Amino acid sequence: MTAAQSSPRKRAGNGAVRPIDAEEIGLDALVGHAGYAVRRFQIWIFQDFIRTLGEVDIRPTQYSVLTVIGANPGLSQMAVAKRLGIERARLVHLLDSLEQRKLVKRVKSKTDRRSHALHLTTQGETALAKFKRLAAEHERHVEEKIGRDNRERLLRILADFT
Amino acid sequence: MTAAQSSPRKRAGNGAVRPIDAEEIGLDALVGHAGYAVRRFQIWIFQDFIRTLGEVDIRPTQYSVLTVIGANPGLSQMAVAKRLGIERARLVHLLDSLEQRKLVKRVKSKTDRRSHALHLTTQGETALAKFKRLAAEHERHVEEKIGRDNRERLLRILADFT
DNA sequence: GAAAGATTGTTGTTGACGACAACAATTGTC
DNA sequence: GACAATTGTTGTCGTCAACAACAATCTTTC
Repeated sequence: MTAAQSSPRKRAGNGAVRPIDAEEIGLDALVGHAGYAVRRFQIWIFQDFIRTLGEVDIRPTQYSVLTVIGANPGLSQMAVAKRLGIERARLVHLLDSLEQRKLVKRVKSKTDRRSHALHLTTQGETALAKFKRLAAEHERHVEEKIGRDNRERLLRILADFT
Repeated sequence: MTAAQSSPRKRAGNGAVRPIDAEEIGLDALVGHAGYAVRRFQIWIFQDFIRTLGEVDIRPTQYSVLTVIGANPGLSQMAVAKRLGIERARLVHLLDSLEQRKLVKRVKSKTDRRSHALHLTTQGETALAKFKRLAAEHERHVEEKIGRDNRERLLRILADFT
């Protein structure tokens, strides 16, 4: 219907590959899809996050888990998993790793002997403080990339997904 | 510095897990991170895309490859991979699958015997037309989810990442 | 024009991640 | 007390990004 129909670059009948000047390849219908842009952006963000927090070896998912536990000590694994949209099966491994690194501890609950109460260790709290500083630095990179008000617009638009 | 510091819900000293009323768990610093919202949103989008194009069994990455080839017949695998930000190693498997389904064909290039010129089959072209209709339907779901102007704002903000 | 270097497609490995299924221990319900 | 539901755990499967290595084939350089 719209201009998305596009025109094939060059009906190269039977495979005549002309060098194709670098980056002028049409995306056609893709430019109208929010998902495509969001995906590429998300990849960029994660790469920058991983690089910026590289010195402390913390990935986005780990950071989100630590942050939530830090702000809500005593949560069960189910509660954390549900809140962050992580499979509880996956959270098990994440916590195994974080517990090995002495950042988190699983305390056996006495009110419900099935569940664990999650807490940061003392070491975990000071570490998280540093992670947050680095994460803030990462966030500044995002600002530089898309612009200050665009970042805030974005946060407002996607507020329901947090 | 800001209000992001948050206050721990309840110093539950030694693991007293109080039921925690459903979804009122604080995200603390996470709410200020664009990456978190973008990630959750991207997961939602992909799930809807996969569900909406479920009847034709086409996933987002496959759709992007088909679209680019359709709009630029004769491209090499390198060109497609670079344009879409896909590893060329990964594109190999994607094309294997699409070629098995008779949607795409690899034509040996005569100007550069290392590379393949990628084309849609006739079947591939009619199939892609249907995929595009379904993808447009998916896009309407996005509109319903975040609102019409928010979607357009989003596309504008992230235009550089396409 | 031959040697050295770069590119293209391919194969394989690794690790993070989402989605499921199954299970034991425990709790809640009737 | 029997039966269903929940919690943490283990395991499998498929997608995906990131590398590394390789053979075949250009391209550069002397």
